Amino acid sequence: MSDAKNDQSSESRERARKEPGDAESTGRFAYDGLERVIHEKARLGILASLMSHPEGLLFNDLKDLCSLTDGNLSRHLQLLQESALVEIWKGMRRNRPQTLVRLTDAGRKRFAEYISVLESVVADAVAASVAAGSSATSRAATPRLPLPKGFSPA
Amino acid sequence: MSDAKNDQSSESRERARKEPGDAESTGRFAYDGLERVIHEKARLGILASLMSHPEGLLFNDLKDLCSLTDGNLSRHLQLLQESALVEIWKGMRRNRPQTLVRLTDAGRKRFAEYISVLESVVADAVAASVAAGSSATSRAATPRLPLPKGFSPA
DNA sequence: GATGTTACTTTGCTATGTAAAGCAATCGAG
DNA sequence: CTCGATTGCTTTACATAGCAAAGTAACATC
Repeated sequence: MSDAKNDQSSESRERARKEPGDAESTGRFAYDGLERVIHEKARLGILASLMSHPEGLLFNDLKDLCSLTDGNLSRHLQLLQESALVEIWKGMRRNRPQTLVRLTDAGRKRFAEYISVLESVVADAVAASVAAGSSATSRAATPRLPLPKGFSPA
Repeated sequence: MSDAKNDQSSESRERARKEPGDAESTGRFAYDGLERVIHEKARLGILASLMSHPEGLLFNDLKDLCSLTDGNLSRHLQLLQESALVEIWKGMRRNRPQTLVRLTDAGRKRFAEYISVLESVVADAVAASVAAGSSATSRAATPRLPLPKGFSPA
């Protein structure tokens, strides 16, 4: 990965292609912390449900809470288990098989980390909304922004 | 499929399989509002970037901000455009093609709605964490919860 | 005019979410 | 005791979709 700064020597000949003091830090909106395993509607719901039910949830309750189909839930649980986010226990209640799902400690932790990234996403969005709403900023009072000249539709 | 309520008569004999006053409302954690088009790491980043830059962003700036590859960004922009979330303008700057991307008004709106759902996800998670931390609740002080008897590992 | 750079687009592979079908155990009716 | 229905999941199959790598086009440079 070496020193990215040095590449500038061969590039910043006659045009500073990126104002040095620019607030646009690279990767600012990459949201690296959004783990694929967690960042998925269904799984997000499952994990949230389990957070609210530390004692665990039965397959069917989970299914209802997240409005998932059987197969769907089954699949996602597999994945979550393989990722060590949940633990799955099999038992019998009223002569029927019953599956109990619980967050692992690691799962709780990783979910918490994920959520903290989500919070920053929300914070970014809110900040942007506020900025857009204020008067002196770029968007100002104009309902539609004029385009930089020389641009035409897609 | 008839009347689901009536099925209860044949079921709620000796076990109310779902306490009527139960807080577990069906679909509580379904998070329906998490639009597929928006709920995607890369696209989420793109939209967040654009929220913070109402005047629009150039292809390459967007690429850097979101740490995406060219192809990747191109593909996502297509999708976002097809969903009418962004508008894309082609132009020439310094004898090079330049693509400017901006949120549409609809895009801004739908993103805001999405974000409000995200906020509720975060709220749920925080609420759960708080509940778990308190003393009198189910998790209490035990580091590991005992399993309901009759359950064995996956 | 050949090589390189910038700025994207297109293509192809792979992974994944989702619906539909499958399976095993039990229950209830006749 | 056999038959069909129900419960509680699992497995399979497919269509989407993300992602990387290759491709294209316009200019710039040597």
